[in-house]
This record gives sequence, C-alpha cells and structure tokens, in this order.
Amino acid sequence: MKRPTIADVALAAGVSKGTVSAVINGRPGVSDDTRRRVRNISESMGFRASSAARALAGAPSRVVGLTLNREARTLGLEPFFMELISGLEEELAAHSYGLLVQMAHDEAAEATRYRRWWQERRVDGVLVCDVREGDERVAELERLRMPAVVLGPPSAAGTLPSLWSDDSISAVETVRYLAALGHQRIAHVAGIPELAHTRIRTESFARTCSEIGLTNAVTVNTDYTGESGARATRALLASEHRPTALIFDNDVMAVAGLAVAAEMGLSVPDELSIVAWDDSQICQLVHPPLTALNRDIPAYGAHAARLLLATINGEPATAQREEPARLNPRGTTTRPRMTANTANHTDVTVAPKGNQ
Amino acid sequence: MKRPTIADVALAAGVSKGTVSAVINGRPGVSDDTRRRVRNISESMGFRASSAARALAGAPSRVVGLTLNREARTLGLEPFFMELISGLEEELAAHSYGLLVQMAHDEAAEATRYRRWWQERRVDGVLVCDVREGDERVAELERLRMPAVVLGPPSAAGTLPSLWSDDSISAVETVRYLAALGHQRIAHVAGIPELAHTRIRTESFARTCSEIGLTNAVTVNTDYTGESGARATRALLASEHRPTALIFDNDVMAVAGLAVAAEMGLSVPDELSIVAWDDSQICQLVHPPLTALNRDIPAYGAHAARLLLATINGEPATAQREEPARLNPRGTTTRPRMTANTANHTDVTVAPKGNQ
DNA sequence: CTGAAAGCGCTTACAG
DNA sequence: CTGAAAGCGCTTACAG
Repeated sequence: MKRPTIADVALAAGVSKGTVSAVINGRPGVSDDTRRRVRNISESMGFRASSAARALAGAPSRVVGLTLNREARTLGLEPFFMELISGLEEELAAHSYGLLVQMAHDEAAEATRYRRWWQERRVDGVLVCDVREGDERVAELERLRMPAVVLGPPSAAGTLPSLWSDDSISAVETVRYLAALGHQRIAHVAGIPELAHTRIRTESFARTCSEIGLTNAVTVNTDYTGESGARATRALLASEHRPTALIFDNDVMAVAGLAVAAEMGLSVPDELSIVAWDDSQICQLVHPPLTALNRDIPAYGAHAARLLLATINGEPATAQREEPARLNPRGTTTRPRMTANTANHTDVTVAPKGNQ
Repeated sequence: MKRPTIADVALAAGVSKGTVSAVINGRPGVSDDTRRRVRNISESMGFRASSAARALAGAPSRVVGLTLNREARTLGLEPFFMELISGLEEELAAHSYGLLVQMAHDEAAEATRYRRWWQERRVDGVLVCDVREGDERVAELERLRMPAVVLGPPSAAGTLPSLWSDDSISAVETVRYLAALGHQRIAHVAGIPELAHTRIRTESFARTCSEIGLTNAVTVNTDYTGESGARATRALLASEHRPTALIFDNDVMAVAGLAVAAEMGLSVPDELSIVAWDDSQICQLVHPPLTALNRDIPAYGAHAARLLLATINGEPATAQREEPARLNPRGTTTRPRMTANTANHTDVTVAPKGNQ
C-alpha cells in the first residue's frame, strides 16, 4: 500500500524510468503509443512524482515565494493583498506552481528570507511588493541572481523586471476631475512616504495641482491604518484653510475619513468630497458610497505571475505596464458647496494666485 | 562560486557528512567541540541544507498547506483570513515551517489538492477551514492518514484534531444582552447555512431567543458578501414586524446593514441596533462604531499552527478550545426607541407570549 | 524511439 | 563520539 514511484510505473508499463519521466513531463522523444500507455498506467496507479526527488534532480521546485511586511501595512484590513494573492495564485496553479507565503517584519528580514529560500532551493523565484527607492531587497535579489518580479515602478526595480500601473496618470485624472468640479483646496492623505508609489502619487498630485493653479495642495503622510487616516483627516478639516476635497491613498483611510466628516458635522459630499485610492467592496457598502480609483487587482496578480514564470524560464523580461487605476465617481464627490465659512476662506486663498 | 553542500562543509571541517547532518539538525551524538566547530564553518560558508535533498532522504518537508475557497467567501474583503494567516505564519516561521497557500473553487477541489500535496510530498500537513457537516475533505484526509487540523467544531472534524471557539456561547451572550436592553424582535443575518459554525450560531440563537421568550427570532442566510447582507437587511427592515436589532455573521455585512439603515432613514442605534460577528478595524471606522463580537484571530492562527505541528510530530492531538468571541459594545446598540410604528408592532407581538 | 547509468544532496541505520 | 555506505525518487545526458 506504498505510494507508487516512477520505478513502479516503469515496471508496470514495461518501459524505463527515463521514458516515464519524459511522458509525465511532456518531453518529446516518445511514441504516441507508448505515451498513451504510460499515461494510462500512471493514472490508474495514482502516480505523482515526488516534488523533492524532482527538485533534487535539477528540475524546478515549482514554488514561488511572497513575503508580506505586516509592519508596513495593515494587511488584515486592506483587501489589496488578498485580491492580489487570489489572482496570483490562480495563474500559478494553472502552471502547477505553488505559492509560499511568509510574513516579515522589515525589509531586511524579507531580504534574508529570499536568500534562505534561494539557498535551500525552496522557491524558483519571488514577487516583491511595496518597493522603496534603493530597496535592499532588490539589491539582494540582483546579487543572488534570483528570478524575481517587482510590483512597482521600474525606477525602484533596478535591473529586475517590474510590473506597475502608472499612478501618476490616476493622480492627474483625479485632481483634474476635482478641479473641474470647482474644488480649489484639495489635500492628499498619503501612505508611507518611503514607498516608491507613494512618491509618485505625491509628486504627480503636487505637479498637477500647481499646473492647474491650486496653491493649497497639501500632502499628509500616514501609515495606511484607518486610525492614522482619521487623525490626518481631523487635522486637515480643523486647519484654517480647510480643504473641500480629500484624496486618500487607500480605501480604509477613506472610510475613516468619511466617519470623521460625520463626527465633525460636515456633510459629504456637499461640504467635503472624498476619493479613495483602491476600490474594494467596502467602498460601495458605506453611505454615501465612495468615489474610488478602481483597478483589477486579481488581473494584476495574474499578470505578475505570468511575468515571474517567464523570468524563471529565462525569458528576457522587462518593465511591463498594467492599466492605470481609473476614477469611478460615486456618492462622495460633487461641486463644493459654498458655506459662509468656506466661501470666506476661498476668497482669501483664491486672491493670491490671480497671477497664475 | 557554487552553493556549498553538506559535503563541502564536511570536507572543510574534516568530519563526515553524517556528523554535519547531526549538527545542523541538533541531533545528539556529537561532542560539543565538534558541534561548535562544524557550526562555525557551516555558518561561515553560508551553508543551508537543500530542502529537496532533505525531504527526499525522509525528513519532513517543513511546509504546511492551506487552501482557501474563494467561492464560499469574499476573501478579499474579510479581514479574517489575512489575520489568520498572519498568526499562523508567525508561529510556523518560528519552527522553520513555510506556508503553502492555494485557492480552490469548491470542497472537492480542496480535497483533490490535499491528495496531490500529499502524494507529491509537498506538505507535512494541512489546515482545514470552513468545515461543513460531513465535509468530504475530512473524509479524504482520514483516508490519506494525512496530518491535519480542522478549524471548526469537533462535530464536523471526524477523527481529526480540531480547534474552535464555541460560537454558541457568544450567541447566547449577544442575545441576552440585546434582550436585556429591551429588544423583543431580534434577527440573525447568517452566513452560508452548510458551514458547521453557521449552524451552531443559528441553533444557539434560536434556542436562546425561545428560552427568553422572544418568538420573533428569525435567521436569514446569505453568502457573506456585503451585497447579500444589504439585501437581507432591506427585506428584514421592510417586513411587517420589523426587528429592532440585527446580528450579522460578519463585519462586512454589518457595515452594509448600517448603510441600508441610513438609506431607509432608520437611525442607528435608536431605531435599530446592530451587532457584528468578527471585529476588525473597519468596525471602529464607520459611524457610529459597530458593536462587535471580538476574538484574537492571529492568536487563533498561532494556536492552530502549534496544534498542527504537534500532530505532524505524531503527538496525539484532540479537540481543543479557543476562547469564545466576546461582545464588545460600541455605538450601534442601545435600548430600542418606541416609534409609533414599532411600538404598535411590539404590542402585537408581545401579546401572544404573555404565557411564557 | 528507448534503455541503462550516473548523480542531485541529504538522512539514517550500521559499524567501529 | 564518528565514519562509510546505502538509499530516497527523480532527471538528464549518453548510448544504442
């Protein structure tokens, strides 16, 4: 009642182990007849090649690694990662690849983890999330010559292939839309400043605001948690030149911002417009439903998986682009209503930039 | 510049491979002196045993598997799984174990996946989530004699060790609390009826209501999505004997229910009390903050990991209990306010159970 | 198109 | 306490 090995199948089929190996791996050099027979027998015996023996003999391990830095983000809360994993895994499974997941507490720990995985031959490659400029994980992967794909801008990916959606396009679209609605004071509640995509969003936000002539554009950084988003929102709404529109770098903070508005007696969207970056189901569950920047995250994950598999197979891979997130206006954005208070401030702020 | 093998280390240390093996695996039978020397040399050479060679030679693969059924739940949305994985993985990593994650579309696919993993010797054991009564995964795991731990009630775990928090305790606590506040008509917006824990919650809810003398206790089943939760809420709030309190089986549906109340012009908590089962950050971000049933999910995951590791090591494992979820009252529960409409209905419903 | 043999890098009895 | 050898179950040149 032992598990059958390749030798058992070979014996039963009256061929050599090499032939069975060629058949189960779809390699050429076997007649259709033999192939069929071996396949049938192998099937009927319930044979499955031992992944360890396979890997030891030089074949790929068919496992890909992903580390999640749980200090940097509130993983449990952001639907992003689960959706990413879902798309990623779906594509990997289609190629008989598994996904090894590991938590890490910082960038250095992630780099160490990659090294271990590589030394132990546990994975054939890894996926890198949340890159920073000068990310030490990138340097380590280059040093190890380990197949990897960076989810982020090429500027932070070094010589590694990368996949990203251009957040600056989305930022431009959002700011222009809000400006077209009549907003003059827009603020950006951003994520962790060191992350490459946070920089891109922040710079694009600032540049676009200044191009349009909005001088009060301010960015506040947070750690992506709802709590820090709420704190940032309170500070912004309590400031002298209160913004009439807020762009949040994730949906969780946008939901928190919505609650803060309610708590401070500001009606959304009349007195405050809100845009969420990343559009999960939660955006449609709150009241009013959140205007959000939407992209297909599972598709992003699937694309990343394909790119990584190609890299593992030695195909020359370059930076690839995913569709940028698109603005999906719902119930939290409208023309700013001029209350006595805000109208006043508007005049004051508008005045100095007549020269633009 | 090749990766060092155990032979290289043995050569450099002037000992046999067997001795190196004993050292790196912490096995006895090596003098402290040799042990120290081998350890140093191994370290300085950057040696790490190949996981494949190790596994092929009969050692455990040091990988544990987890399948996620993404049809059954909206994985991306519910913080539960990410928190579970987080706790699970932390504990596994401490024992040099990896976590292999795979999506599956149904119970049968999960069972097949377990079998493949086992045949390929990819994992040493698996964790089973969302069990049903008569779950085919449990039967398959028993048949394979594969180490596994069920996250769910022992009644659905067959002969497998299980870990669960008794949801009936939480249901009793919640119903009694709401009844004490004066609620007479409580409804339960439940998850998928086939899941073992849904049954337990539903039965406990019904039993407790009847013990207290609440005859209008009704349970509506959903698929855990916010959308289905919203639909269920609308139906309940539009019914003749509108409930004054709702218990939702997850936080996402509770948030959706809150939005539906706003949309229907019912004030929460005055006209409608809401309780969420599972307490994630999102519960504190909405306005008013949700009263929720709270438990330490990462700790639950860590506990599950320990139990699975023990099972893998052949220790006899039995059903273990985790602390039940505890009610954490926040802003969505209070005494029901008697509006003309509800007061009316209350009278009608209270009347028939005067005999209780 | 097929077979026989070497080898991947460990662990595990078995001797000494 | 330590070494030498067999063996785990594959894949991959290499012959034929």
